Amino acid sequence: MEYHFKEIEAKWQAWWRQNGTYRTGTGSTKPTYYVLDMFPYPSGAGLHVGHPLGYIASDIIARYKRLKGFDVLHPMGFDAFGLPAEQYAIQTGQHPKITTEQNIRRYREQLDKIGFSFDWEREIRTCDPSYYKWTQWIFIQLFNSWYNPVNAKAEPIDRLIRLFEEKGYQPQGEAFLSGNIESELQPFTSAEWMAMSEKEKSDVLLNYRLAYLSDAWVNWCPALGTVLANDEVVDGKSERGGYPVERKRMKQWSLRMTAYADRLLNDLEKIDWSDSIKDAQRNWIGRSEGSTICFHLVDSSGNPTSDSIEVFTTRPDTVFGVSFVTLAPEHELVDRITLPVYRDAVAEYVKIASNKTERERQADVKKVSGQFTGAYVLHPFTGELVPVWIGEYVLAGYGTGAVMAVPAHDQRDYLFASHFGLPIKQVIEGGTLEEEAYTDKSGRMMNSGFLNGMDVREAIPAAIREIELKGIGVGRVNFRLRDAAFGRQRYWGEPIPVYYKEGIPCVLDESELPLVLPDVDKFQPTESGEPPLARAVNWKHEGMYEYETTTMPGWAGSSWYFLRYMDARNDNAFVSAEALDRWKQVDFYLGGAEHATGHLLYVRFWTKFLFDLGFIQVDEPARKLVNQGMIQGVSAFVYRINGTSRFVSAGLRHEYETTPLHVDVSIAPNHILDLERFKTWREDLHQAEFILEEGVYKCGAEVEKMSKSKYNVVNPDDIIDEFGADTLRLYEMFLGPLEQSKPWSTQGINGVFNFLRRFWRLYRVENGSCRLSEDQPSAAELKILHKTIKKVEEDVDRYSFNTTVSAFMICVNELNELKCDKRAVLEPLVILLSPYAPHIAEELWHLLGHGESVTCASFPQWREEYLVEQEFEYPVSINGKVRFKLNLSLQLSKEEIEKQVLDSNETGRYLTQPPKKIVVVPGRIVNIVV
RNA sequence: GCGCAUGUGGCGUAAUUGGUAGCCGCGCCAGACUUAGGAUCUGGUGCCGAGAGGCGUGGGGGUUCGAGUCCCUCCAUGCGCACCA
Repeated sequence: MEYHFKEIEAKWQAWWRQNGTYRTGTGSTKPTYYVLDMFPYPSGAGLHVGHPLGYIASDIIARYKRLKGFDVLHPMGFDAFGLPAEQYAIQTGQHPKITTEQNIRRYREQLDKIGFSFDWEREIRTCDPSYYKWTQWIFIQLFNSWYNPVNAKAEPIDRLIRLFEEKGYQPQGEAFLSGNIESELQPFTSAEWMAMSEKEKSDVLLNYRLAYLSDAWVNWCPALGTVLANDEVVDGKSERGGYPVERKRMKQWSLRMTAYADRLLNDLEKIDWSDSIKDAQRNWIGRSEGSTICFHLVDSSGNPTSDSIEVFTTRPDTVFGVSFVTLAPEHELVDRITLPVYRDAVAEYVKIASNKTERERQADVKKVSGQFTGAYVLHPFTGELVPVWIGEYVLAGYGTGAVMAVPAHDQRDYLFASHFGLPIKQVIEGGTLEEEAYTDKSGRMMNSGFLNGMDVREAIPAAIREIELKGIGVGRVNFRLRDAAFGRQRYWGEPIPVYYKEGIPCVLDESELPLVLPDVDKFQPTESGEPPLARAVNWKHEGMYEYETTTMPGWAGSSWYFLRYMDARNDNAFVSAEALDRWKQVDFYLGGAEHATGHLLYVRFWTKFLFDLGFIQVDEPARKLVNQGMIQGVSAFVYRINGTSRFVSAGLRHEYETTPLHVDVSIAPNHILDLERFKTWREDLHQAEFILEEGVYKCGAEVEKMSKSKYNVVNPDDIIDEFGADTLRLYEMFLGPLEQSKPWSTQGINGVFNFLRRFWRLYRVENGSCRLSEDQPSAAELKILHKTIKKVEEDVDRYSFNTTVSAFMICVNELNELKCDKRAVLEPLVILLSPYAPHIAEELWHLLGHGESVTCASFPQWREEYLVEQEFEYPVSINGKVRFKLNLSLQLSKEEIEKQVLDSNETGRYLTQPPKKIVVVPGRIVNIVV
């Protein structure tokens, strides 16, 4: 009987659904294994062939682990809040809830066709109130917590309040501060604390809360009308949509992720993630060690004042080379210190700088700009007067927003000094300084007072010691990582569970959750520029207090979803203690590398926070992470001759002035354009004429990201229709190593399809059963089986699925050659194949007479004794060159092999002198060195 | 500029991790069979060469009896970060 994939796949997909085959066990005593995919955002375009790549790989692992006796948690859900649904809503008035619902239904249909073993009873959607209730709950925990640097963990804010009540706050007790706290706190005593108003207390506490409201510089995207996090800005443009982004100061909810910078960095060592992801995170966190130094400002007669500028430097050793100090244009001291003569020029410079978008600033990187303020500071060691400048190259958000400029040993300072004719003072021997700064961290100190004669490596700690001794600064670690902006001026997101009572932000009580997203009449911002939620009518806490109108960012819901799957239907807790105890953390996490500095950092942050408060037992979300490569699309192009409706074939296009145009890959099979379909493809192409080459129109090809706008999307449904889901699954795995990006191509898919047909034929299906022999298999047959079992097992352990598919093909070829029809060989083979091609395996398993799903089978054990070769053909090489081959027993010892090689007739033909040395690798090779 | 990957036949790739480079699949060539197919089967297929043989894993150098694999160096491509003091 033929292999009818359509019937088989429909039949078993229905059967699995009816029988709840993939429901995760609860009371089982089996060991557990948690396999997680990054859940998709359900976009309107549907799944393309790139999406399932990772899902197939993780499904193989999940099914394999089940066969190996594990209780496997393998859930799926939808990251359902997000911009595209909202943009669509703004354009059409369609509620994003409805579009999202439709898209999810479509995704689900597509996923079901591929035969995944997801436990859909645990499905979660981030936009579901029963889910975001707990996202809001976690926000409340963040608001009610601070980071205690003494214990290096988050603690309830009540504990800090008690400390204030008992001891007040002294600046020396810096221990209370954490992260990049922006405002300088004034010290207060416990009595002063008690005397503060509620509002004053609230303001102080906001400096400590892990979710806090502050005036902050944000990435503002006018086109989207919202604030974006740093990882959502790419090249000065929004990640979604590519709109320009500018800097803006706003009242803004943020999460104090910087408090966790150290742990996020150090704990990378204890997780099994790829080097590239870890490096990207290290880079993003950007730890650098150095020290702060205070420079006192002087008055008009040159006497020191109480005002000072604090700088951060990683090169305190070069402090004697300081020839000016530069402030960021946004620095708070700029107004205060600028001399009247320079006021206009400085105001002008600050205005130009602040009006620039992020993108313009980046484009101007090479251009030096700056302005003198007229102010001077005292050099803390030499007492010399040092001019104070402002310059765009100094960033307000990093360090202290001020730098000490050492032109001789820092390239940016060098360019600045050269441009404005400021002195360049060498303090380290070496380098010429004629062309560029000498920035090596080695060499002997000169012109540097107490540091003279030291090497740079000694000078750095020595300088910090002296700076601390003089009380003008402290050794400090700085991070590039910023706190995460958490409010979005959008509708389609989780409402932030905060209301304002006399200007004081208050969080809702747990019992009041979820704070459900209210309906609004329109989805754009209000006329006064308020977020869309400001349109909600009668939406007030206790009928009187205004709610926060920004919503949470897209990454909020995905920062803890892995926990919710453990206990997805719990109404009383975000996850129960029993479920946590059972599953603990993700054993295998699979997803795209593009989330390296976004989702993958946020989810680690939230996990650590929940761990600190004792809600969970692990402080990392996933033990093992694998990034699947992207499947790119191969776009097809036609070339329109400028100003005409004539199109020229790719090979001839250089003879004309042309404009390339994306054309849908479906009307250009094998990159040969279907002229008739092209003409009807779009209205404006009816009149198209063509210049052909070799009788056809050849399209240009380019590998690009698969996307609707590039007309290069390949839908998995089409492949399934033609070849079946099992072929799709095997083919996607066969395409190449999982982690490698590759362009989609169906070249060779029929090789995989033919393999499945050959596999099917092996089982001799007739009239509803397999006509197999019950005889004992031969040694050769057993060897093929056990070799395959071993290979499949080894490959899955190193996520090498493409080689496994090859191993299956070899196995079938060899069994075919032997005309093997032994049940004892063919039955275990079905189990082996079932993770890869579950439908055909399930069908055969039942045809072999089993009533239960193949999922309930156990993975066969390979046995060494079937694999051992008694004889081995040894290539014998002389000086590395293979000369002859000898059949020798593998049982022989190294010495015996050597002896037999030398005694063989063959050696005489090649050896004219006694060998110097013989190298034997048993089972491999013999090499004779002469 | 810094960091991380990756370079192997016409193509996708493999190589037991230092041991006969090119498994498996696509494509191609030749043949068989046939109710002419997107079918099945057999043989062949890295390059040069009629052949013996020679050359071959981005280039160059090194270590080793032996290198796709290890070391140095250069080149190319992809990704990430980037005025971070």
